[in-house]
This record gives sequence, structure tokens and C-alpha cells, in this order.
Amino acid sequence: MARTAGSHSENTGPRVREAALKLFARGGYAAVSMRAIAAEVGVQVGALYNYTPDKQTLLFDLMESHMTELLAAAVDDAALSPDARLKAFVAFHIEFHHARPDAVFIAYMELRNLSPKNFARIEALRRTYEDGLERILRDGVAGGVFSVADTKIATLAIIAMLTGVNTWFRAGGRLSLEEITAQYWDMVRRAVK
Amino acid sequence: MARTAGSHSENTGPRVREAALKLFARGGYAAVSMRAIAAEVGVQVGALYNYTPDKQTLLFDLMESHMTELLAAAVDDAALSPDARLKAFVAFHIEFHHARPDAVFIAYMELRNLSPKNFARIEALRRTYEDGLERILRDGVAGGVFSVADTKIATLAIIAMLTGVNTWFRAGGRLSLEEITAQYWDMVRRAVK
DNA sequence: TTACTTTTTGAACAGGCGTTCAGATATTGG
DNA sequence: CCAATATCTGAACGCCTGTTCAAAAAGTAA
Repeated sequence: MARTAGSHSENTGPRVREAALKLFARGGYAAVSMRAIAAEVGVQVGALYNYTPDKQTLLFDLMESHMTELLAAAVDDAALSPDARLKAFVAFHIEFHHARPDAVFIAYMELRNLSPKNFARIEALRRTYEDGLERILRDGVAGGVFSVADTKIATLAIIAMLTGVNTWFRAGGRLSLEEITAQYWDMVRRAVK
Repeated sequence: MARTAGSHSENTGPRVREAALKLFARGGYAAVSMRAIAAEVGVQVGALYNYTPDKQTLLFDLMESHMTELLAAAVDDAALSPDARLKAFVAFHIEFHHARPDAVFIAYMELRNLSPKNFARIEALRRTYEDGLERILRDGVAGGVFSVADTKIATLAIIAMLTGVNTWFRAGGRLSLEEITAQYWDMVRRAVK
């Protein structure tokens, strides 16, 4: 056997990435073999190397895509009030992360499996995202509507708090995501006031 | 060669656990081989099996020890005011976690590598810890000094926020742990007021 | 010294790992 | 229909995996 009927890189490529995303999130990068990814796709292991030069790059590409999408989606309208901008950030962060639990999990858990160079690139993207929130806080402090001792620490604290939702929230539970978002916004708002 | 000069289980046992803790935290459970742990201890791989029946149990024992120590150390004096109790909790959580970054990292990252039964036991311990904080919040709400819409959500939000310190704080940086603790207490206090 | 226990070695087991590549088959364009 | 290209298979490479165990050396107690 060789090329299979209907095979096409436009189909197989995304399916390789989807399978890797799912399996890495479920079992961890180190515990997932290339053969397991191939089996999930329904292909022999050698075929994966048409779509990635190696396993490490496959991981990095997933993380970089996630961070790039995050940055592209995180729009901040500096014309609005700091309060409105912060509220929008809270809602955006919760919603965006909730919609892609696997990518979020990987982006937070598999940093140590990146080569130093790849790690630095992902970290730079993350810092850019954090800077977006810190800018809001700084503007609020400058305008006298927020009161935080250190905007960098408040940034990290807020992001950690919001990202934590992903570790426990499951749709269909006691509260809807909207209710949870409202409560987090309430806590964040008061924490910086 | 066989038994080595000076070898004794009271020495080797703890060193096996220390090596496993360090290497699991650094590289992840799945990526760390028993041979790597043995090399860190300075022993051949077979010797490890005098100290653990298998790799999985070694991981579980590390996590269970950590959670047990956490629960033993987290004392809450219900005679104090909710405010004082919450402040003590914040300081305790930051300090306790800061003192054992490897164990904390493992306890949060390697849950998926536990067998279902072991996972359930660790989760029960974690829930017990969370319940301690929630009790403080509930008492504060009942006494009218705290105002939170949902004590369970506030519990999870606060713990996520505090645990986040471990991901970025390094001694010798811009701020001391005491200053950071003060700022987090400030944010937590206002978030529940 | 002797008998016994504790601890470690070193080799072995069966199987899994990431990666490579020649060759085979399917698709595409002329 | 034919030639060129895209895609996949299947086998192989050297190496690493968790675990087991007989044998050997060190420690202990009489």
C-alpha cells in the first residue's frame, strides 16, 4: 500500500494538528507518542512527517498558534473608560479560554517541553498579552479610578484568577459562564478599586 | 559489585524521593525515567525498587505527602475575626507554597498521570483544603463583614490567584515575598468586601 | 569469627520511542 | 492516456522504557 484514496494534505494537515492538540492536552506531550497521534488521525506514523519536521515543532506550532490567536482576538479600545476596558478584558479572557480548553492547557503545561529558543518565543507572546492588561490598569491608576500598589503584580494576579476558571468550570453545572463572568468581574473590579 | 559502603535505607529512601520530586518538577513525570532518578541518587536503577513498588506509586506518594503536609499546616482559628482568618490564610498559602515549589508544581501538573483511584484521593485532599478557605468566607458573609455572591467561586478564584505567585516569583527580585503578600492581601480583602 | 540481614549491582526482559526512506499508489495537469 | 507530482505505507534504525532477580558485598549482632 501507499497513497490512500482521498488523501489530501489540506485534510490531513489540520487533522494531525487537531489530534496532537487533543492527545497532548489529555496525556501530556511526553506521554503521547507519534504513533498514538498517527492512530488518532488514522494514518501510519511516517505520514506525520509530511506535516511537521519533528514532534517538538508540532508542539511549538500548536502553542504559537494559540498565543497568536489570543493576541489577535484581544482587542482593547483605549477610547473607552478603564473600567469598561477592564470589564471587557475579564469577559474576553474567560470566554476565549473557555472555548479552547485543550490549547490553553497545553500552553500553560507544556512550556517546559519547549527548547530554550521556542520557550523564549512563547514567553514573549505571553508577556505581550499581559502587557495589554497592565496598560488598562496603568491607565486606570493614572486616571485615578483604579488603586493598585503594583500594576504588574495585579496583572499577574488577575490573569491567574481568571485562567483558573478553566480548571474547574464545566458547562451544565450550577452556574452558567455568564454568571461566573459577572462574579469574577465583581471581584476584579473591587480588587482594583 | 553489590551493596555499597555506607548504604542505608534511611539515607537512600529520602534521597530517592527528593530526586524524584526535583526531576518530576523539572521535566514532568512522563519524561523522567527511573534511570534518570537513579542517576540523580547515584545508584543503579534496580535499587529504586527497594523504595517504591513502581513509578506511579512514587508519584502518588509525593503528591499525597505534599497535600497531607499542607492540610496539617493550614490551621484556622475560628475564634478570630473572619478578616484576621482570611489574612492569615493568604499569608500562609503564599508562604507555604513558596517554600516547596517543586511539590506544588507536581501536585498541580501531574494529576493526569495518576490512576483514577489515586486521583480521587488527591482530589479529596485538595477539596478539604478549599473547604477551609470557604468556611472563612462563609463565616464572614454570615457575620456581614464579607460580601461575595458565591463563596465556592470566590474560594477557587482566591486560591488560583494566590497559587499563581509560584509561577513567577523568584527571591531577589524587585519585591520581597512580604511585600507581595501584603499586596495580595490587599486585593483579596477588597475583592470580598 | 560466624551466621544472618540489608542493600546494591548488573544483566536481562519484552516492548515502545522518534525518525528516516525507498517504493507504491492516488491524484492532477496536459 | 500518459507523465509528473502528492501522499502514504511498511519496514527498519539505534536507543530508551519500567520492571525483575540472582548474586554479591556491607552491615549487624552474637
